[in-house]
Amino acid sequence: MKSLKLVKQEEFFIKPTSPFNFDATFHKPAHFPSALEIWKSGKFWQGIRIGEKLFGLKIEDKGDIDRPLIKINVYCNQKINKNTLVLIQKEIIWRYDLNFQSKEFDELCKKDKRFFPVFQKWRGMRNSCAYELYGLLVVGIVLQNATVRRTVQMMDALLKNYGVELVFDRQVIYWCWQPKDMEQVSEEELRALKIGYRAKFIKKLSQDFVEGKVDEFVLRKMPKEDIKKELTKLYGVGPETARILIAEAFHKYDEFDHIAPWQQKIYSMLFYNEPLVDAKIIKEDIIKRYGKYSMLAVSYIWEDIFWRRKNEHIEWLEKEIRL
DNA sequence: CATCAGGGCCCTG
DNA sequence: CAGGGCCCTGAT
Repeated sequence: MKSLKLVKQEEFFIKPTSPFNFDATFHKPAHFPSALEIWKSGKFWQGIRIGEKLFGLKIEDKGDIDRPLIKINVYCNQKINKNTLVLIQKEIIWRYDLNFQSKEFDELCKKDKRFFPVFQKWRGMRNSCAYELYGLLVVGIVLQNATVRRTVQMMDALLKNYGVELVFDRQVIYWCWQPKDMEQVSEEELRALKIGYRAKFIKKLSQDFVEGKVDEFVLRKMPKEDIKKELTKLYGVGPETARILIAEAFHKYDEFDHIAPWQQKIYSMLFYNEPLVDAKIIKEDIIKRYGKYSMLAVSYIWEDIFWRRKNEHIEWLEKEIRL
């Protein structure tokens, strides 16, 4: 495995739109734990790739909900040019949706008596994704048809073999390989990492990226339905994986078409306090209530229960999570 | 020990 | 468009 020692080169600040909640945006307790990022209250470490070059980022909360400000330290093994620095800044703004205009959504929250306390508690949370599109697709693939533990095993095995270790600011994290790195790797070699039939998905997916069949930056400018169409064309990407990407990487907050069976059970308890409500009913109720902010609103309620899980035992949830 | 479903997707009929 | 098969793992 490749390992890079990076030293601090630059720092800059970004002012997110207000209100902005740092911890709720940078840490998603509902996500599986990965070696790709480290979060501590008010601090976050991750890698980022611009072109061929890898950087380490330390992102810190330097403001508050109503006067948000974040500081970014950039680590690298050589000097960074201005242009690259601008690209890094743009990427951070995109990936954490730092320019989101929340006025409409805030109004919507106020009208929802039942969940207003939840929206209030996490006010300023954004749907976000630390990774580039390819990286999130790989994550999406190892999530498929697997329990959390197995997902973690598969992701760790992949990172250990093909990822890059980044050492900076007394932290060690990993970052994803590039699509072209998979060209020399055979399906059999991937299967030896016990990722099963997903080996084929990763091979084909990487090939599609190498051939330029997907361009993250083009997709970002497309309407939701087109993004979905393009993503679903990729071998191994179906409705659920596309939904994750659209909500988290493309910040389309109205996306609420697909409910996986395990999510249906959790939604049923959260919204109806019943073990199993028809998925169609859940969908209709949510869309009626939250409209074009359906996915964002549900994220607040969804993440809230996982934040709570950190400190309290929630019996019905433990049953559904299945480690 | 064997069997089975799981935080989907592809392919077939 | 419904249903079988897929990799592996832990639960039963």
